[in-house]
Amino acid sequence: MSIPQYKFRDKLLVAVDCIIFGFDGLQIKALLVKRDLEPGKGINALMGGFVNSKESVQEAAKRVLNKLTGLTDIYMEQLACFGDEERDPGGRVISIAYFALIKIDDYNSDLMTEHNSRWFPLDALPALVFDHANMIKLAKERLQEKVSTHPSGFTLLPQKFTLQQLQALYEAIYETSFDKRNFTRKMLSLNILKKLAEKETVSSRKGAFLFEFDKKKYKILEKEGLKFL
Amino acid sequence: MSIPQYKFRDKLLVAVDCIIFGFDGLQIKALLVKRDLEPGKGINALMGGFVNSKESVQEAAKRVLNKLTGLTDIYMEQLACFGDEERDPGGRVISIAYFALIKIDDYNSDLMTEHNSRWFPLDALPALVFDHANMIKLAKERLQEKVSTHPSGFTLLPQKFTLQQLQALYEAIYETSFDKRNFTRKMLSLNILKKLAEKETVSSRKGAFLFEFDKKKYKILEKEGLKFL
DNA sequence: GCAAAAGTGTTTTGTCTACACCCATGA
DNA sequence: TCATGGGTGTAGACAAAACACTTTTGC
Repeated sequence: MSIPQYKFRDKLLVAVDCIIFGFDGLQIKALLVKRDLEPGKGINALMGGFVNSKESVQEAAKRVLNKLTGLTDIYMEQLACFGDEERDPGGRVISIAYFALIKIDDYNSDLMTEHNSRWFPLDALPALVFDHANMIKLAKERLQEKVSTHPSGFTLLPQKFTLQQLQALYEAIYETSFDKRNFTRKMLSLNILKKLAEKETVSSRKGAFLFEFDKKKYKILEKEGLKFL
Repeated sequence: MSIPQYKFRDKLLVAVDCIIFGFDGLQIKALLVKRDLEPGKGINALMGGFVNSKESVQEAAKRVLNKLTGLTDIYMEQLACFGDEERDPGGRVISIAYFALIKIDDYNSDLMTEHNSRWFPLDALPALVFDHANMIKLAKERLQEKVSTHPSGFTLLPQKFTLQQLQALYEAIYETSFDKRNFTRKMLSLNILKKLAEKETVSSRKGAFLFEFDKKKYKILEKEGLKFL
């Protein structure tokens, strides 16, 4: 089939940029790299790359994420398209931003030196190229919305976690603090946490029970629409 | 400044597609056109167009919307990027979908004949080209989320409206029905409606008071975060 | 006078908030 | 025995849900 109708249309460079969030137990952090090409070479930036014509935009995002983290099966979600004409002084490039949540421990220091990457707390971000600061800002807002109705936050925690770790996570995301009793009650009442027999004994003498996210229970409850906080 | 680093990257066709919603008093409807170029010529489709290299993606969406409706200042919001490799059999085209809300009466029949366009209720959509049905599905979900925390829904109503029209709108969006007393109380308690002296007397003998959305009051309350339904 | 839509209150239920003490343990 | 974080219950405020009758008016 001939497609003369598309022939004389402008083609644009299409990039993906990934906002990768991690949680260290206290703060939400974003993973940034030193940009390795002009313009803006050496400046802090989100990990990104161009979309090839032989892959979907989503595949490109996965590829970029995998390259940086070595991980497959990353929790990832499309954020938005950033399409201002002048956003990249190097040329007309539109960028599809994705945000991803990973366990900070999955990301080891070999990878950090290899990619010249670093975790930055959200309240102490360095100067960033182009519109990447806006991307992170939007991603942070989206993260807040997301975890209020979805269990995505668990992706930021280790498999087994204590209630206090979970609370610290939500407090970091919302930049606020919650009453421990109310928080515990709310989370347990959702019926999506499996209490384990094990205790975590590093951070306290008494030891705190570990929990796991119960995916099966969640799947059943999902359609009704849970409200986390 | 030279930018050798971007030189050998693939460039893609970038399109925008607009999901335009209207409300006729009973149903939410989407405005569709007969596609006027191959592939898929003559099939129902969202109004769309290609992004030129000299305009932002958002400007392209506005341009497309304006071309179809003649309106400027349309309520419009980016939905998502649809980037599958094979989504358009005519070539590698990624599309940024926007959704827009307009007053159905602003869209007159001259425009409909000119663009070969028609309103379709969401539960009776015709076959659509490419992934446009997915776009509409996603837009519908986004509309529901949006009107639950934002007064965007008012853009679908005439300037002056009755409480029953407002309720009918929310019922159409959520595909459910609400108790009239609870609905009225809730809406009035938000303090963003201005009750007018006028009555609407077409649809009932008694006549129902007309209301207006009070933008000023809303702006003040906005930051606290309203919850509509 | 009757049909048709407008308008209006109360009770019950559940959810959110605020708040403080005892427990278990290792050092 | 003491310092540290773990774990738990209750009362009051508020919001949501359920529920039905009277009013106005044009015909």
